[in-house]
Amino acid sequence: MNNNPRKKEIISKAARLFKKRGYSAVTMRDIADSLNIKAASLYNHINSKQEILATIIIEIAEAFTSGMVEVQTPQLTTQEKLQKIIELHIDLTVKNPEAMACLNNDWMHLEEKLPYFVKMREDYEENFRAILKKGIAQGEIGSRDIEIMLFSMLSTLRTLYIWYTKKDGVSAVSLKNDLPVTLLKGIIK
Amino acid sequence: MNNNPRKKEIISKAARLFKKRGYSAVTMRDIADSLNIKAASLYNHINSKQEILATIIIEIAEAFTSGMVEVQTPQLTTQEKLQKIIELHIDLTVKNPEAMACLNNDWMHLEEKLPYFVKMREDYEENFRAILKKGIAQGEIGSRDIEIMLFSMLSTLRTLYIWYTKKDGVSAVSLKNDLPVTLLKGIIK
DNA sequence: GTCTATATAGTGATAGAC
DNA sequence: GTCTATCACTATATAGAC
Repeated sequence: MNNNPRKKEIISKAARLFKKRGYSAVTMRDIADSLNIKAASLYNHINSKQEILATIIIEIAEAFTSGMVEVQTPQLTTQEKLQKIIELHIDLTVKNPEAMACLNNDWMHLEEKLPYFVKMREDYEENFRAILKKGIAQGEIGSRDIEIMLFSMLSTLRTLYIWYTKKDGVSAVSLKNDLPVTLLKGIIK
Repeated sequence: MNNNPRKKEIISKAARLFKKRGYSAVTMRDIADSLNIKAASLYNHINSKQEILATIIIEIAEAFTSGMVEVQTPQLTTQEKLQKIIELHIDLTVKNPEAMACLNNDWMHLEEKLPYFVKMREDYEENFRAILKKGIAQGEIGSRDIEIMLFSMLSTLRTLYIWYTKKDGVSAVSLKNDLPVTLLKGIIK
């Protein structure tokens, strides 16, 4: 989509700052400082602060959208589908935890791209919900409140980036090993 | 602690705005507008924007700290302690979802009170961790990665406010009924 | 307790030299 | 591609009238 290397660098540095302090608290001067240039120079590569945010969020949101398409392979059991969703979140978080943070915390500051983003997020949740619903109908998963199961899984998966990037945080390997069983089978023996 | 009714009103309106757009994106004019007064008038009741944020966050953080003390009753089993932690989060979220949002999203914008807050949060997590560790040692809970169990539960509990305040969101009653079993026993039958 | 007016500093973004 | 200089606007906060 975009192979301008300087632009990529700007977006990458900006994402790190957005993750730490949030979009609104980061200034164009902060972003420029992190690249050792002046704020005005940024505008040779990007059009606006808003464009930086939209680029970060929309790219990873689209990765989730296409990931969900593959999850919905009809041959899979509910448990396999849920396993694949967990892996999708782990993979995208490990690949770009800064973008995950922006996706989670700064999506409401999107302007032009906001409706497009909100539609993708709603569709993602609706597909997730349908998988859980089918799982209950087929007796694979417990018949408890679907919304609670949905938000419980999604809350954990969406904030993975916090724990993955912590010092002494969890590794990608232990996540792949222990997160699915923790979410699917619970904590109590 | 503070029974000035106008000050409480300002803090309450500010919390609603902070929840929606975040501390940095909300201006003193926005807060004043929501009270139908001018920004300058706010300073007759509060000293600074920062004081508003600190008041919101520290009050609910202290509620979690004292809640955790009661959870640690030695007579309780691990499962009972975890049940009590879940109830604590549900109760405080239902009581003040706006403050929960600020606690989660805007704590890094605290200035003078930041070290005090961080200490409380670290102690809370450490106490939670100790409960899980003891549960594993006593064979009550599965011997998987403690950090993953900890962050899985905490992520869900800390973002409860999102789902509780959604239209068609989950009610306090279904949360108390189905959230503990979902977190402790998992989703798959 | 709220207002108008204002101080002071910072914001995103542009123009044009090098 | 980066710079200096600057614009137009907005931020938090204060002073003092009513």
